[in-house]
Amino acid sequence: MSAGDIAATREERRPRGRLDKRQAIMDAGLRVFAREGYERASVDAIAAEAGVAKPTIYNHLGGKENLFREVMLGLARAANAKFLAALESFPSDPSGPAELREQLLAVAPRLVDCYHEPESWARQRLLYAESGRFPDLFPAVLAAGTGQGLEVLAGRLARLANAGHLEIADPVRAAGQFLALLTHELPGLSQLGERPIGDDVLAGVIEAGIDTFLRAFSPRPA
Amino acid sequence: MSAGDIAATREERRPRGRLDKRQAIMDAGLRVFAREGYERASVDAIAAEAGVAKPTIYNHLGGKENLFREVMLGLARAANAKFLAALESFPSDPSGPAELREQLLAVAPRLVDCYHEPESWARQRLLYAESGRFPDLFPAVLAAGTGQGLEVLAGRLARLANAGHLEIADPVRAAGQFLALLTHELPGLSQLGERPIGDDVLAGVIEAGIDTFLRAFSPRPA
Amino acid sequence: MSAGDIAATREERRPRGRLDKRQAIMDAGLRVFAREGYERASVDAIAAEAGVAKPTIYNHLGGKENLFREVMLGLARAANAKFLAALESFPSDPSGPAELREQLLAVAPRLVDCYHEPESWARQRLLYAESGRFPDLFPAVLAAGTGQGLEVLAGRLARLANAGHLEIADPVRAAGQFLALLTHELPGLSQLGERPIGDDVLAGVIEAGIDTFLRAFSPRPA
Amino acid sequence: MSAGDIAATREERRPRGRLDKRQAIMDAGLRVFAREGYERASVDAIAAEAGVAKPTIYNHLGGKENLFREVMLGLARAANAKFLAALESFPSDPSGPAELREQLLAVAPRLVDCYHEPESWARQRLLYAESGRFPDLFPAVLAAGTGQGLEVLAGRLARLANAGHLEIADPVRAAGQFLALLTHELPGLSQLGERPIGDDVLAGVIEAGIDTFLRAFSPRPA
DNA sequence: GATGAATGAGTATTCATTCAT
DNA sequence: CATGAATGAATACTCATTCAT
Repeated sequence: MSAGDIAATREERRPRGRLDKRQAIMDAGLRVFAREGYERASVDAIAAEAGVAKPTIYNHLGGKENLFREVMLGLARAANAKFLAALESFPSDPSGPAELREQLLAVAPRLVDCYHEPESWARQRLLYAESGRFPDLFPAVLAAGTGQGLEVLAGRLARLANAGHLEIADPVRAAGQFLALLTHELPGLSQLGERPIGDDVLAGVIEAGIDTFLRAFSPRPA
Repeated sequence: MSAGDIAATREERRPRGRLDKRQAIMDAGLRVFAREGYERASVDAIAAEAGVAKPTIYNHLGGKENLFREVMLGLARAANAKFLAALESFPSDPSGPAELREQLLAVAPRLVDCYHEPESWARQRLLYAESGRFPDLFPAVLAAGTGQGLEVLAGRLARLANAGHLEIADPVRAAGQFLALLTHELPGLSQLGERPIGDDVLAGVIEAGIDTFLRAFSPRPA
Repeated sequence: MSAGDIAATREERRPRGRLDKRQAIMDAGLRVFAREGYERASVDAIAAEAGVAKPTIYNHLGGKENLFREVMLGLARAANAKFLAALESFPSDPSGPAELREQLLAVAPRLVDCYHEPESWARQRLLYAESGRFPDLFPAVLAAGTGQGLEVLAGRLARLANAGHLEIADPVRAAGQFLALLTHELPGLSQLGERPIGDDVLAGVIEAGIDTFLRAFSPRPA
Repeated sequence: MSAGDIAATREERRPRGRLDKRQAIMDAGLRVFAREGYERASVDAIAAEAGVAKPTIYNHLGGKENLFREVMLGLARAANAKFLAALESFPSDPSGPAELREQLLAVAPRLVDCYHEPESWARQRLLYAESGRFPDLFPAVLAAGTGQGLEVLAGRLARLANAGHLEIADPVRAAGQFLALLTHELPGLSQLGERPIGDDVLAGVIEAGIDTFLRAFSPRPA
């Protein structure tokens, strides 16, 4: 989707086949990179999985390094889009603390899901793995991905603070703490995404995170 | 000591004796793995950096895979030791909330340092990068490393709760949240360890984390 | 033919086209295997002798083991063809014992030559050397090579027996004995193919073998 | 045995352990060489199988090449001894053709056994395999082994010819033909020693060989 | 534009041999 | 004398990349 759109804006009048191939290559690249890591992923394997010949990858994407960058940016954009979509209807002017908690309990699983889907683990792991070799990747992925979401979330929290529902000094930092409270157990529980987490376990983690957050940021009686 | 001296007298004439080649190899392995990642790290490079011949690596450690495992477990053990050392004198029976905050402000930088030193970044990144290829690594490293520290920290928090200084339902989870609040900004601020973080910035992060933690877990007035 | 010409025109400019690289590799493989044995033969040496790059060998033949198998089967097929060709015009209905002897003296050197040419020694020695490592090789080479020839020869001897020129109970066994009588001295005389055998010596061996065979299998007077 | 004797003549007054080790190494060498071939046989494996440290092999036998030569010569000598022992009581002045045939039928299996025991196959295969690398090996093994036996057998046949039991022009050649008739099917039947041959099959081969030999070399009626 | 074929560079691993003890 | 430890050299194989079609 997102990668398709991006390509479309660049080459709108191209025959359909070209775009399909580019997208097929990027999809295959993601799968193979996620499965094998950057170094172990062979261009041969990606070409086979994409159903194209090897030189086609070089024609379309210029080589392994650039393909990797494109794949990572695609992942970041997709993750950001999903994160923003999850935030879309949050918050909707809660009447009091109980309703705020309800709204947090409703939105949090969708946010957590952004960190727990396979693409997120792949992005995270490849980012950790290859930041040394691709020093520009981390900032770029942050800018195209999680970074934006964090700021939008900060805005929503600020809105709640302005309405008197929360007491927040630094909304961006609070947003980060909120996400940290929601997600900090995920790596351990899922073994970096290699095992599913039981729904009840996940719900418990989320509820505990929200409660800690609310205890910390609810307005204090004077 | 004596072994070191003996080796030294031997080294003067011919650098072939056995010495602590094993340790030299593991040190070099850590450096090269951290710098290049597992796949890109060549046994040649490790041998060169350790100052030994390549077969010596195979004699002592059996091959690249096992060397990697040993390096990672070594990192985990060292990190655990450092973490436990940081916790040693915490808490020391605070008289009230202000002193508790002081003690937290004192211990937190030492804990955060465990997550921000180069070895920790290397361990983290290699773990993320290679958990697919070494599925047993993540649990093993957790067991030998951070996992223990977390439980010990939980015990300390439980002690504070028993003394009435904190209100904690699930100490292990609270310990995780505490560490998450302290460390969640580190990856972004340091670009996964590739840039130093200013002391003041770090202090701000730590203080914010502690304050959020205290607001969330301080006993409420009845 | 035409392919050869085309390739030639290409070769003039750049030796990279595909041509009969496969055949060149197999020829070089035979030479190097024969010279060095399977283990000592290095793929590097074969590639150099074939005038191709090493990976080309892997592209065309999949690896050292398979190349060896192909070389051996090629040798077996070629030897079989030569053996059958030698037998083609034997026997041609001899009028009596003297003419039968003439015909045997005529065909025998061509048969013996099948056992004394360099390719035969190479095949034999590699087969003996590597039958442990390639247990399926001996039966395969036998089936594609000498085995067939033996049966055809047996048929020709049976024809002579039917015509009353020989007295043969078991033609296949008699064929084997015939070949054994012709060839049993070859390994010793030629030091397993490493030295030429004088023509007169060879002729003596052949004549002695034929005479023994004829004395054993000529019809007895009632 | 034989190898032990030889060593004894060289180092009669050495302590027993030294000879034992040398013999253990040679035994292990034979096993490993036979199993793996010369190139694939590692000195490590031989040392392990002999229960000694690697340098001990170099002390006692000077290296892999020389060990191989010694092993091969030992095999040849042992084979020769066995062959001569088999011939010891042959022939014992037969009264007529029938008794001659009996005596041949009695001695032939013992001779054939010399070609069909595992050590013989090992010797044969290693000789074929490594004659290129050890050009002096084939003549040396022949001289120490089969060559002698052939000449002795020739003498026995000559004795029979002198007594009028056989008609032999060239005894050495006849001896070779005799052995060839007895053994030519062994490689095919046993797949170069990798499969056992049924007793009945072997008896049939032997009988057929003897009968052909006798038909060829029995005195003709004038 | 897509491809089959080819390649130069680089990988982990093993081996025969030799010191120093 | 026997050994544990070390090494230089060599091996099979793989990969990202690029021609020529």
